[in-house]
Amino acid sequence: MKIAIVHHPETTPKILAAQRMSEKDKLSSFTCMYGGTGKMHKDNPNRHTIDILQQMGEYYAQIGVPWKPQAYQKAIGTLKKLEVKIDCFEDAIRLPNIGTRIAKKIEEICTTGHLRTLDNALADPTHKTLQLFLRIYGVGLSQAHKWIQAGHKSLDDLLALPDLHKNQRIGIDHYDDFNTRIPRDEVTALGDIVKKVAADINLNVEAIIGGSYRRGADTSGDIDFIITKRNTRSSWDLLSFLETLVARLTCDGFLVAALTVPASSGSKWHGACALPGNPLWRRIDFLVVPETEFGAALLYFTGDDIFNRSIRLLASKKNMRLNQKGLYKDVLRTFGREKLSEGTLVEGGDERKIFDLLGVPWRPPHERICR
DNA sequence: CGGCAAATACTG
DNA sequence: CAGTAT
DNA sequence: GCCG
Repeated sequence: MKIAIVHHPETTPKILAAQRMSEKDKLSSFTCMYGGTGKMHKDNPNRHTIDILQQMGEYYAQIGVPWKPQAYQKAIGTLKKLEVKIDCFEDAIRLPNIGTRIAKKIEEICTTGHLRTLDNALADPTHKTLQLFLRIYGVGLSQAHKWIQAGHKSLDDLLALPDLHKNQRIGIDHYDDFNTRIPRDEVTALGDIVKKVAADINLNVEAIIGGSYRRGADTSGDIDFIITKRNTRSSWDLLSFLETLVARLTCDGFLVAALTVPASSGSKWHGACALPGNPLWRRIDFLVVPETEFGAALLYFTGDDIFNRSIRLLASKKNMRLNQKGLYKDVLRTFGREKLSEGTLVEGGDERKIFDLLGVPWRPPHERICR
């Protein structure tokens, strides 16, 4: 079913073009006001166009071009809401978030079946290597480029390097593991193990799995735990618990590697875990937050990123500010939108109240899938 | 032409 | 500090 | 890349 149509009964190109005129003054154009379930994929007539544009956007993201990936994402968002196929420049250009460049590409995709810019990019062997290296945990654009510059082409090339960082070696050793999606049932099973140990250590602790799992996804890239404890006002109050939890789970053989451990005032632990009897290593993160920040942390770590960006932008337009600790009001910014004051905290503990205070209708996690 | 979200925290 | 990750 |  076409969820978007529930929110936007008028989705013909003509009407969307008309909507573009009124978008600027109204906050109602923020995607976080509507959300989405990301479940209207299969029967979209623009499915092929979307797929190609998606790859184009990903390509730009991979080579580190700023903003273009977001622009592609927005254009794709527009196409996803349509129930009619757009196959020419004239129709495409009328749509919101689609300008001359992408409109031309849409026409090319529909007339030739593919996009030469993308074909050329993907045919480049250097880019293939880049994609390979970027999927290594602990490797970003900078490092990947350096290695390519040095002539490295395979993971084996990298393993022979003497100055490989510890985490990068783990990332390569478990390259396939970390790049394998985790079935929802396994996330649940892994999560249950953590929750049981957590409860055993302290009954006042609440541990919930955020990220795509909380949004209802049937597979996840990793397991994101957000952990809080009653009557805590600083993450410092939870550090000893986190250390105990990690120690116990490591001792049990559940945690198999530590990638990032919290500093003295820290709140996050990143590593890997494995289900007993399952050889695959899974990426798992623990974030401890005080009860006073739980709602904001939950909001942030539930995402998705598009939803987060949208709701944060909405906050800033209302002279507020939203981060993983809370919602702040009376934030002063320059005309260039540079931040002058932090503002005062209005809510951090309750996810629903943050929605309320922002004037955003409550969206359960599975309706925050905006990509 | 400038804005496009934002902050924290880790590694080396 | 730059780079990376969330 | 798109938008105002």
